[in-house]
Amino acid sequence: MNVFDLLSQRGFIYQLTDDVEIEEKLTNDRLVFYIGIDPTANSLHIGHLLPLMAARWLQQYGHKPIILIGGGTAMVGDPSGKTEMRMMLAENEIESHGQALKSQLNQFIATDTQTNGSSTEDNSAIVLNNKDWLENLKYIDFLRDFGRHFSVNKMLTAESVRLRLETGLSFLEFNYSLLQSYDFYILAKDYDCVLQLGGQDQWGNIVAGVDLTRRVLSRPVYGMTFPLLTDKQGRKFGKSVDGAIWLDKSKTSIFDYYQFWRNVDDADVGKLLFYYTTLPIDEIKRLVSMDDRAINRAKEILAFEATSLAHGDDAAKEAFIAATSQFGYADKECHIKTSSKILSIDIKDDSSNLPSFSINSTDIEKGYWIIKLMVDSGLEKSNGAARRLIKGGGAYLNDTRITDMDKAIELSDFSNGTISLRSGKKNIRRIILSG
RNA sequence: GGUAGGGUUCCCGAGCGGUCAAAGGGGGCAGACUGUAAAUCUGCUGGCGUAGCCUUCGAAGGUUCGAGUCCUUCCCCUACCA
Repeated sequence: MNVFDLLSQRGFIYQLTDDVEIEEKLTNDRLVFYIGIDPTANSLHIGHLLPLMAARWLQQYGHKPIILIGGGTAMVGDPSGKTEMRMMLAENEIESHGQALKSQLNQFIATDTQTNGSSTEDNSAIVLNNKDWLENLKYIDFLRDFGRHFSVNKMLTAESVRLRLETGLSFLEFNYSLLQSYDFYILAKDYDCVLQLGGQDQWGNIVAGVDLTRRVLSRPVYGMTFPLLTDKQGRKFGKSVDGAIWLDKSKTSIFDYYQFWRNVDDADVGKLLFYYTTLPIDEIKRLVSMDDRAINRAKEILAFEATSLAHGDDAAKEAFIAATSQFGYADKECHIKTSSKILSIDIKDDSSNLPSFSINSTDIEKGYWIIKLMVDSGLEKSNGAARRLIKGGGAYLNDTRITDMDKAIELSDFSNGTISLRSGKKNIRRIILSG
């Protein structure tokens, strides 16, 4: 199977600027392509994964990725897909975000940190920052050389712009499309990049870049978009309890990351396996077509595979064991066939990798209020929230519902030096007695 | 620049000078039912060791016993006009 078919069958392809040409080139040539990432935060999140997975496949089939960190464009703010102006970030913030993102990319694609790509013959990814060429743009020169290629009439018809026409769009944001187009032009000119990939909301910007590059360089380049993932409620995929699911384990613990995937909607499992794991297509089809009960195994596999990609096999195994020791197994005897390494996990009960919090015995002697412990361990956000939880019957100490709001933790609550503290079924903290 | 209408809690959106920590909806959390799913029903949804008190309705002042609500100035948004 060629990559084009692979991407297509796995559901990555939403729109193409030229399907025949793109398929032909992806199959027969080795291309340089690019995806852009805006350094709006100091970590990648699940929303970034789709382009990264696509880049991963393309790289595996011999194409060379450029990961473009939008350090320059982040200072402008992309209006696409938003109804309001994006918050602007300080320059130094953007800079440090960019560095953080760069270091996370290795999990998904092979990057070349040595040469910065200038002379590599292989297809390791190059990481660039568009700040390097946008920062010193001369306004007059830019207007004269590139501004003339853009038709305002045409830009106004772009979906992303039309939406914002209702609520208002600043000139600054309106320019985003020009800058992104210019990026494509630079990458095409200096790095032989011929394909830009992006989310469905980037279509307008991508097409603009394709047009610009074709005109200025008289060279054909192409664009491809991915579908916008939403859950059943129509919300953007990857948002959860406290906002985004991050790849940085200090922002989203590996256990929580695993749990995010473990808890997806039944209806989404197949789709997500295609996107976020590298399991063979036939296998995924088989997994989701099995009877109802097997869907939970499919979710375990999804969670394991996705966690493994982001955090490595060992971390994924630990998360799996921690989760199953708490919630049980979907397929303990491994009746369901899979090529996933999930089969190699040595099944045992071990809750030591559940999110934990340490207290020492002197704290307990002084009197450790149960509500305070819920807050300190991160189970609840405030005393009030913890109180409400207890009042509503959703708080558990060692699997027994907590009814006494004033309870203080006692040494006798510990067994083997730990306490389990839960909010509802899924949120758990393991309290460890240290010293 | 002019005129008119706006900025309310995570989001949308209601809000008579006191009965406003602020209707309603969404979202979220929890309970029941389940399969760590969905749907459904129920409760909760600013902070404080919960007593009362504190902070919150674009910003700063003011009027008043009392301001989300009235006045002044400023900032921002939207529409029309220039």
